[in-house]
Amino acid sequence: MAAKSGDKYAAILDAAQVVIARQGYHSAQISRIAQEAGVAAGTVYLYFKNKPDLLVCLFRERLKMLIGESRAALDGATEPAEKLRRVIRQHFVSLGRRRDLAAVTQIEMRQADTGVQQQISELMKGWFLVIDEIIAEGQASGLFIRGIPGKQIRNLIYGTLDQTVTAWVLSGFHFDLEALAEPTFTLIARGVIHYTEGG
Amino acid sequence: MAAKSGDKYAAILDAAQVVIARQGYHSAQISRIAQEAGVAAGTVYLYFKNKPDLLVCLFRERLKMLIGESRAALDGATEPAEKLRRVIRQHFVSLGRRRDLAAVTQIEMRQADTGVQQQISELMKGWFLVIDEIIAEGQASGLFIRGIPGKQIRNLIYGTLDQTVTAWVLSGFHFDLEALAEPTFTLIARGVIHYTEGG
Amino acid sequence: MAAKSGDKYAAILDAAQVVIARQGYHSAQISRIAQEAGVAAGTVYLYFKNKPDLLVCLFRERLKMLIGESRAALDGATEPAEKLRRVIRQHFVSLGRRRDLAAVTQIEMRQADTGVQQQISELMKGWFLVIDEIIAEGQASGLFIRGIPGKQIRNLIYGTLDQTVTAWVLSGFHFDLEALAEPTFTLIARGVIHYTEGG
Amino acid sequence: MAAKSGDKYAAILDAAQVVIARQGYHSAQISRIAQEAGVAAGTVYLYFKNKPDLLVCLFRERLKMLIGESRAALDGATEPAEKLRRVIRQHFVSLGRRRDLAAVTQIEMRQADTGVQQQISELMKGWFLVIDEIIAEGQASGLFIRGIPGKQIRNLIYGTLDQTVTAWVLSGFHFDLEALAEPTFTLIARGVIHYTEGG
DNA sequence: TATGAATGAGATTTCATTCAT
DNA sequence: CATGAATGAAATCTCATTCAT
Repeated sequence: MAAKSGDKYAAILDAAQVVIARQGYHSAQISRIAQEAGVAAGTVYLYFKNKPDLLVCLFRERLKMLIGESRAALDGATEPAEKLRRVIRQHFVSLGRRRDLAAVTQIEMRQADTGVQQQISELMKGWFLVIDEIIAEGQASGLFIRGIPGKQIRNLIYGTLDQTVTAWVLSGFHFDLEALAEPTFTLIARGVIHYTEGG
Repeated sequence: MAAKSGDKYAAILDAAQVVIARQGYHSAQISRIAQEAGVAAGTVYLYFKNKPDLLVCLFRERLKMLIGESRAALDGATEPAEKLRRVIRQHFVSLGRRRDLAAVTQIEMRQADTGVQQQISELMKGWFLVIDEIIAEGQASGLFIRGIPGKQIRNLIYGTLDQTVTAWVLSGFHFDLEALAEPTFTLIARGVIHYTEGG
Repeated sequence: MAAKSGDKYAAILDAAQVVIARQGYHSAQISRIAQEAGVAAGTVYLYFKNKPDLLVCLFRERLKMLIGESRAALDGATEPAEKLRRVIRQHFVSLGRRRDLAAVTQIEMRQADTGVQQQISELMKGWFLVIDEIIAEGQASGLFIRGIPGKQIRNLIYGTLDQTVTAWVLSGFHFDLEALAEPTFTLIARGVIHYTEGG
Repeated sequence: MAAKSGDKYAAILDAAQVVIARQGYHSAQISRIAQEAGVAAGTVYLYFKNKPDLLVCLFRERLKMLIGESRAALDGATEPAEKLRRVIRQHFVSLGRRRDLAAVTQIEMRQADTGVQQQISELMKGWFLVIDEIIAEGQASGLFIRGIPGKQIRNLIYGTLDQTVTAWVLSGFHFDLEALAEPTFTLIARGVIHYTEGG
């Protein structure tokens, strides 16, 4: 009964996130989600075309929020390095404070079938764009490494963030995700190998 | 009918990989896999406890092979940096030459439910160990960056490799994965930011 | 928005006929009929008890009209043979000029469930009465064949008309229904077999 | 539990006919049919693609039988008039001795949706062919009335038979259908109007 | 070992109907 | 009279698994 009546759309999305996080993707029946939202099962279909549509909408809504927070975190930053640092930090902050959401995005929704996955892939492009812009700016200014495709740099950055959050969820949230922001930035920025000066 | 008769265990695993790659995880019915393997559906249950067990066995078998190839690639290397380079290259080589397998590990099997995923997570530790040993050696020798937990370095390395292969599969194999080995090593080793000497 | 405002009862019936003809019986949802009539779904229930009631009312209304037209066509006829001829012609004229109605009565409404069908059967008795009266008169006067129950004569007449109109609808209205009136009368009147005089 | 095990296909069709006749078309759930056939619900889907397919198969099977009986009844008849007489009689005999089947074909299956109806229409052509052949022969030999399209003669014959059987079912089988064969033939053959010799 | 016919649990989705406004 | 958002019952179909042969 988490619903604020009058905003059933959001209530159903909230309920979906809670139920998926709690029971896992495959046990998240529409009837359970409706119950959690405090509405009848049929009501879900007044707001969403079908179950895949509900899941895609949930992902879109949350991703939009995450992207919004990331872009907001970039406000006032001018240096690409600083932007990279902030984007990394914000990613860990945004998900580190929303365990349900992290579990849903990192673990559960990956169990969705191909149709949903493809739509999710499309949506992810909006998130990649945030990183890509920083990379492009960094390479243009000569601060970021050149001679390597921006896409591969993005794979490094996104892959690292994604893997880190997944590990955090799988650990049962047993470490401090936000505390990893700075070391992760250092790693991504300076690399794994400690080249000595002049080396 | 991919089966070598007399080795039905392997035939069924081969068939599972083919069917999952071709039809996707959720359409990979036991009956279809059995047909591809040239056996009856019931026979599958003589070799595997149930469907999740079959999938976990498939993953274990293939991962064992990948780990074996990676360890073999390390033969004769003594420097941690060289080992890192070889492990990266071998990962791209091993999957770059097995599109079916790549599709299965990067895309399809991630749709498995939580029970299978947890067992897969356990198995992944064997793979992480290969990386972790290199990291430990690198940090001990002072070549790799210190002051950052080895686990996070592993997240960077594994996350980057994983994301790259996934992007390759999703692209429809439209770029040369092996060609990315060297740039990826450079990125991981030297970092994204181009510090000038003495910087 | 086919409705003449102020006469919602008729507007809803008109809308039902249009929607059933256009979308078929099973896709004719109350909400769709209401929309076509320019009223809210709930309003339908101010004029009709439930959906079966609406359908029965639609049929009753239209049948009443058809019977009225048939009886009107009999005006001025005195001979049973002429009456039979007129009734046949009028049936083809009445439905031949109302394709929507023909599709609804011959095809779509036959998909209604048993409850509705039984009520429709009751209503049909009013229509059978028109034929039965002609038959009774014809037999009494000695013009119509005797020794055969009037009911069976009615089955012949009604069955032929019904089957003809149904065939016309199923053909996509691809022949001239009215043109069949005279041959159909001849057939019904003289029979299939061409007895030679004195035969 | 009507099933002879080993012939589940026929058992399921038999069960479908029984259940539809007893409970009506819309209450004929697959689970009930399966129960009546003495099999599990899932078993039905080993023999039929889906529910519409089951219904079409039922109709096809029974129609095939009816057509077979009609053609058999024509054996040894040479005169078109005699053939017409036999076809009419056989229709009433075939359905008059199978009340369940008559209820299913005349009442219940007409409630099927458009997809099933269209397939049924196709199948009916096989039955019309039996009549059409007799008509063609009769017209060619000059015995049957000419100058009227064979199709319309068929509408008369089929419409009359169909309407008669339907009336019989709706009456609760309260009259002797077979006894109507001869009068019905007379009606169809000689017509409704009693032309006096030389008239 | 091997077969494959049979099982049966379980969830999405539709839409007639209601009722608070 | 009129609205239309919300309800909730109900049935098809899939497919992993079993077991008699």
